[in-house]
Amino acid sequence: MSSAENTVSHFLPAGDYSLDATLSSGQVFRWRRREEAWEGVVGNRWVRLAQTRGGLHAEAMDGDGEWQWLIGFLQVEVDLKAVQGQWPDDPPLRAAAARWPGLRLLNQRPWECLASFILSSNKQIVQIHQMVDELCRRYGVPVRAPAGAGPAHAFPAAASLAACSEADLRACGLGFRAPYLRETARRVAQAEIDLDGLRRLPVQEARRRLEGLPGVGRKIADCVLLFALDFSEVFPVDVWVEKALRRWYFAGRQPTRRCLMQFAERHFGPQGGYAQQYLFHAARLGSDRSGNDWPAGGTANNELATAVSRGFPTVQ
DNA sequence: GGTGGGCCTTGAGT
DNA sequence: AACTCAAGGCCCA
Repeated sequence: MSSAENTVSHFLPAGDYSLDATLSSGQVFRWRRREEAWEGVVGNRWVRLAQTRGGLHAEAMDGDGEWQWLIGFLQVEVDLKAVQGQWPDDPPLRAAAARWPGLRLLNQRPWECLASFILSSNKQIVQIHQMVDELCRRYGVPVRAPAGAGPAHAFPAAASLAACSEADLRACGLGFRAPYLRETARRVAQAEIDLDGLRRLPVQEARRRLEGLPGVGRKIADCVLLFALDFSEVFPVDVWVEKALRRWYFAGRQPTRRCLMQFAERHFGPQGGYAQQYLFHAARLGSDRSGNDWPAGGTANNELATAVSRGFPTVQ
C-alpha cells in the first residue's frame, strides 16, 4: 500500500516489458514520463507506471481492487516470444527484437484510438500530443488523480466532440483535421458506425467501413484495426515503415507502394502488426544524427534482408 | 480503376 | 527570420 495521496499499488509480472519503448513508440499520445515513471489515463482512470525488477509497478487511485482494465491495455499477459516466433526469420526483425526487448503493442479503446489517429495526419508525435492534451483538457471528463499529477482528464466522448463547433476544435490546433474529427465524432455518437462491432467482421470489411469515415484512409484505418480492434495481422504502412521496407528489404530496387503493401501482407504473416511496430521503432530511432544507418554494419544485413524479397515482383 | 501530384493547417526545428 | 518538414486524406487530371 502506497502511503502517498490515497493511491493503491499493484505489481504486474512481466519479465520482458519495456515501458519506455512501448509508451514512446507512437501508438499512444498522452503518456508523460515523470521522474522514473510514466503517467497517463486509461479509460477514466489515472495511473502511474514504473519499470521494476520482473515486471511493472502500477499505482492508481483507490478502486475496487480490479486491475483487468490495466492488464488488458498493457497486454502484459501476451507471450512476446511466442508472437515473435510467428515472424519470418529475417535479419531486420531479428536485429530489432534484440535491440528493443520488451517493445509491446497496446490494446486501446477504439474511439480514442480512431480520434487520435485522425489527428495524426501530417503531424509529428509531439504535436499530436499537444492536440490530444488540449482536447482532453477542454472536453474530457476530469478523473481523480493525485494533486499535481499528469493528465487528469479522460479522453472526450464522441458525443462531446460532436457537440463542438469546427471553430472550437480548430482552437485546439487541429487545423484542417477539425471538420474530419467533428463529423466522425458525430457518426460514432449517433451509432452510424459500431466501432466495437468491427471486431467481428472480416478484416477487409472492417477496414472498408473505417475508410468510409472522413479523415480516415488506409493508413489510419489500419492503425485502428491493429491498435484497438485485435487484427494482429494488419501492417500499417506509414512513411517510416515504407522507408524501412525499401531500405532493408528492397535495397537497390524501386518497388511501387502497392508492391510494398503486397509484400508486407505476404511476408510478415499473422503477427505482422507486431513486426511493423518493431520496424517502425527501428526506422524512427535507429539512425543517428550523423546519418549512420541501422542495423549497424548494415551491408551484410541488408543483403540478407534483400534476399528475403528476391523474386518478389517490384512492379504490379 | 489505378496512379501521381497539389493542396490543406499548424507549429517545431533549424 | 524565413524555410522545411511532419505515424495523411482528399480531390483531380
